Amino acid sequence: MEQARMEDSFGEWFSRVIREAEIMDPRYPVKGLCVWLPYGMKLRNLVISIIRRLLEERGHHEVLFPLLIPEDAFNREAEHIRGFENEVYWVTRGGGEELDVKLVLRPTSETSMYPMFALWVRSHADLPIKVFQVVSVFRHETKMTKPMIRVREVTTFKEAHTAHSTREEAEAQVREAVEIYRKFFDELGIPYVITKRPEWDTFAGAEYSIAFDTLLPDGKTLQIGTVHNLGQNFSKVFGIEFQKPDGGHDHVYQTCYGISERVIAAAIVVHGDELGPCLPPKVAPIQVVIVPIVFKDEREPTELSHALLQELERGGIRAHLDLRNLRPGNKFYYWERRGVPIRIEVGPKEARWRKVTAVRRDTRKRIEIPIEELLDKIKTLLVEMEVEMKKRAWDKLNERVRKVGKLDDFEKITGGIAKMSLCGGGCAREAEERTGFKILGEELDSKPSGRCAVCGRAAERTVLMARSY
RNA sequence: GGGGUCGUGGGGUAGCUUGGUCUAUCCUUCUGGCUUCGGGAGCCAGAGACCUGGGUUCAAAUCCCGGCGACCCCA
Repeated sequence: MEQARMEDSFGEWFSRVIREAEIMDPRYPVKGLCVWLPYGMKLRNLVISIIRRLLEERGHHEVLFPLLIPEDAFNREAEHIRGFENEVYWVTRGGGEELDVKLVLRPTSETSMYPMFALWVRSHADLPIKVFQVVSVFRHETKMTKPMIRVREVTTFKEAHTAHSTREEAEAQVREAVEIYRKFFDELGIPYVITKRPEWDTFAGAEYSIAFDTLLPDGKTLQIGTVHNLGQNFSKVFGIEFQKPDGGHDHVYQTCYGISERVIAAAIVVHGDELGPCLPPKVAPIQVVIVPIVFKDEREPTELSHALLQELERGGIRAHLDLRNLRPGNKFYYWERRGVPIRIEVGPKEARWRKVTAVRRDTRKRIEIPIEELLDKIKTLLVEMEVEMKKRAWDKLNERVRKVGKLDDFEKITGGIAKMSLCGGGCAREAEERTGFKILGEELDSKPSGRCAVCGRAAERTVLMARSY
């Protein structure tokens, strides 16, 4: 029942929530650009710290490349230009002077990084290169923009780039990237499907692309991560060459993969309810908020609250004590709208009985915790919430992935993800035309079985279809 | 890419059709004070708006055109 309104008007829900939760202010006077507010920035930084840790654990090193790319570097890879030329911003003037070499604001950093790779790589011993950066990228989107979901400045692009001495190694890197991204989304409890994108939807300049999509309440999918095998397409045009142990030369084999702030949108949305977000405990800027309930002259609740705050902070919990002169009910709503996972109420009763009342944001269940057990119980509760939130989000997604045996059965599905078998022929286009859904891609590692949902011949692939953002 | 709707205090709105007491409505928010505090308290006082540029007109929030911005539908 609560979900209904979220499903009907997801766009409205989302912009209301990010504003009320003080995550972003979308009113910046340039289309497609938004302001990260302090609370949102903390959330963003916590999310970044997870992916940073995961990448570094697997031997990636953080770097920072310039925002501006010279025209000739940008124009070197033909497919890549074709993919981006219609949406890049140009810097053509410095002060009053026209620039001799026009510059683009990076829409992604291949053409910024790879000329440098060419300088860095001499021998096979210089490989592999595994670097990443977290930066803004700019794309002049012509379609309707939406905070965090379709923007002209992607402010939190976490892009990794690798170079290897063999095709096999690059292939293995693609697999490693997929595993890293799985872990990343798992830590945030965001459910996903993984597909190999069809050729028309492959990254500009890549041999193939693998993508993660999640499902939003309105039934449309949202691409939240991509992994690309670039083969030697870029290394050949940028001259990234190395000497092999046997003395011969070869161009490097490359991969790149990236995740934008859409992952933050997903974290807000997939765990949200009518009131707003329930932030995953791992990234919630405030994990526990303490609300003292103070009657006239009583001082115990406030004093006890201070002591509890200290204990939680010492235990590594991100806690906050709300001492504002507002009534408790008002504070409850305030923190629920900000997605704080746990609220602790400390009133005269708690002070007297040496226990506190904890309330979960996701289920709104009340739990009594003896004060001496507080830290342990809160830690356990945060982990429990994380596990349950993840499970609920996955259940919600799985409910909306439906197997379609024959295309004629399709009419029943209004949103979500359709899974069907197809032959190797041209039935994909017919499936798209008759359903209005687009093919996300072939399910990763799926083994085709049964018959083509369109023509009935033996199936050669399993595809996922959906309406997408 | 094609089509449509719409811009009024920080947020949400009334007014626009038929231009004129609009000195712009209501709710919320915010500020100061009193009083309160177990799910958005109450009272008093106060703050705050016609997106932008041009045009029509004696007169524009209201009508016309451009720009910027927001939202929706279709491909």
